Amino acid sequence: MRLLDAETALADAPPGHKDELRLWLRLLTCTNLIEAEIRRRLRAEFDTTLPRFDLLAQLERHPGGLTLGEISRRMMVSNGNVTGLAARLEEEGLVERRVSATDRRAQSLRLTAKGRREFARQSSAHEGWVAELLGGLSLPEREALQRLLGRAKASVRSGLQEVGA
Amino acid sequence: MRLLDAETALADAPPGHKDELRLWLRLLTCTNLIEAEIRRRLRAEFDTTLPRFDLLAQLERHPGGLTLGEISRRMMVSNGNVTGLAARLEEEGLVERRVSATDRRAQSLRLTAKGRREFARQSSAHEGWVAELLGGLSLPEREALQRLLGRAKASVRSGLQEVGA
DNA sequence: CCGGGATAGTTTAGGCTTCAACTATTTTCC
DNA sequence: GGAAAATAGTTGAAGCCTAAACTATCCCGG
Repeated sequence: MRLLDAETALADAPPGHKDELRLWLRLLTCTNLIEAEIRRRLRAEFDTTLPRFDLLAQLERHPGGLTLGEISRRMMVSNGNVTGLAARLEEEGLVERRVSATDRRAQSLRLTAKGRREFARQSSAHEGWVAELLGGLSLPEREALQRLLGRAKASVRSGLQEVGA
Repeated sequence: MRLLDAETALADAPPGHKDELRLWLRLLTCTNLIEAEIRRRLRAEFDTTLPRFDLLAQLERHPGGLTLGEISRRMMVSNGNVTGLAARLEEEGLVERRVSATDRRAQSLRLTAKGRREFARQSSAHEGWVAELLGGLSLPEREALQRLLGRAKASVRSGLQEVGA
């Protein structure tokens, strides 16, 4: 009986969502702080951008090449976005495109030798930056955070499902 | 949004990646998932964008008005960015500008009545969305996450200091 | 074989964002 | 008072990003 009352009371209570909102704002602040710093350093030290770096990272993980469509899905950005990004990277000589032998609509992208060299430098610096920025957390803290963020991710995904994407 | 898939891909990657990197990728994934959904809903339900919403939120918190420079600092974006944002919001009749009486360089922005009405609608929906998306976490989980993100923020800030901002 | 639907990619219009150069004004300080 | 430095804001060039319309190609069923 008590429990039922508590539940009812909770349902009737004014929407006290401030708590979740504060959590979201802190999550956002934290991510933006790190992301802005990484963008800044990519620019300052390698004269490149995060999207370019991300695209190269995809290709690095798939030495056999990826089609623009696959890249677009993996990076979760629009098709047209990848078109432009690929064009700039190609112009810089970091990637090369080859029309598919079996499907004349498709073309696959892969790193050039220069692209591989360049990404290797960037990637190793990037890893160091992240380690440096998050290095103030102890190992147990990092583990706990990793776990809780996993829980948050699951919560969000189930929130998206409900709406029936 | 960008590195969403990177976290998954990291599982396949050869070992030697620091766990800080994995933590960063999960943080990014989590934030981008939520942010993308909020942008989507702002667009679908209110035909607006996150930056516009954020600017209105700043003005809502400061009924006396804010100068463009103050807004730029609070939103942590460039001056020129705010110029354009403010111009669009003014054109939509949501904000109004007034040149400062004491400093002819400065102008302060404040919400119009329409802006206040509009933001009230958006804000209340927004709060509900966030609560819905993060609702899968228990209260203790949310508290722990809030605390750990605070620690992460502190770690990042001290990382920035070192470089001598 | 052929018509229609699906798929790969490009283009376009428009918004967001930065940096750097610029104008206008205020403040500092000699 | 007046020159120099600081500050408020705008502008322009360039990149990032999306949605929607478009072209080209492929594939499937009749």
